[in-house]
Amino acid sequence: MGRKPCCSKEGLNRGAWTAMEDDILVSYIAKHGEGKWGALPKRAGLKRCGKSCRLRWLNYLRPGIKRGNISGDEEELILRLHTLLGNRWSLIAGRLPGRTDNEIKNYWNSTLSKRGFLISPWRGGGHDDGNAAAGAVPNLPMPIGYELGGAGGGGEAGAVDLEALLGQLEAEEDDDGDHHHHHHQQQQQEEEVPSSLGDEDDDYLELAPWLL
DNA sequence: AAGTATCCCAACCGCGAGAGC
DNA sequence: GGCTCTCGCGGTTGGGATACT
Repeated sequence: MGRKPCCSKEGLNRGAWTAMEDDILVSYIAKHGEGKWGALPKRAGLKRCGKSCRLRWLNYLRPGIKRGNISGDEEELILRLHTLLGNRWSLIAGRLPGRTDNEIKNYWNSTLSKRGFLISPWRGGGHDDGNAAAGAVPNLPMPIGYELGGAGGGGEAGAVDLEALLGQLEAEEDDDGDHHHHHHQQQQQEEEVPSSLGDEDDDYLELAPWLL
């Protein structure tokens, strides 16, 4: 895959966004819609790379964004979903109306991880090296006996079918809103954060019963 | 009151996947 | 079928704000 030229281009602004840049971006998207991030900066007259514009929009400017004050319910949900999904912040964010993956990631790294909730062993550490804390998982709320079926050759009875679980989640993402998860959160934005996982979520909780 | 340490959040970077040519 | 480009994700960093000494 061709390495993308990216933002390190001469003459582009970097660092914090100004109010004027925000205005330009918001009004451009209001007029033309999201997408075409690569072409957006030039068309909108912004001296930013497309990636930077996208990030600013998704994490800050998009309507419906909630900022700060993560409630106890939300925190609990984050913990459960992280146990289930590992560091799949975008999926977790998809379950938290108005929250962004970046915010959840920050919240996790700055708050929860300090309380001893480290990275889940399976997807945790992401790809490759899986350096970060792949080993130590002191407070993982998964009881012994719920071993991961895959890889190591554990499997056996009682093992969670993680792949099925993930497939299910991802399928939901798809039909929830033909676009990606960020979009459906506005309509299901009846304000309230689910105090626990909603009905549809029970499906995958069946596959991860220790969360109940 | 001043200096230093720590925390938190916005933004950047690098990579992989998928779409289009 | 292979190559290039765009998009999206997760990890990391920088800097401002706040707390502590």
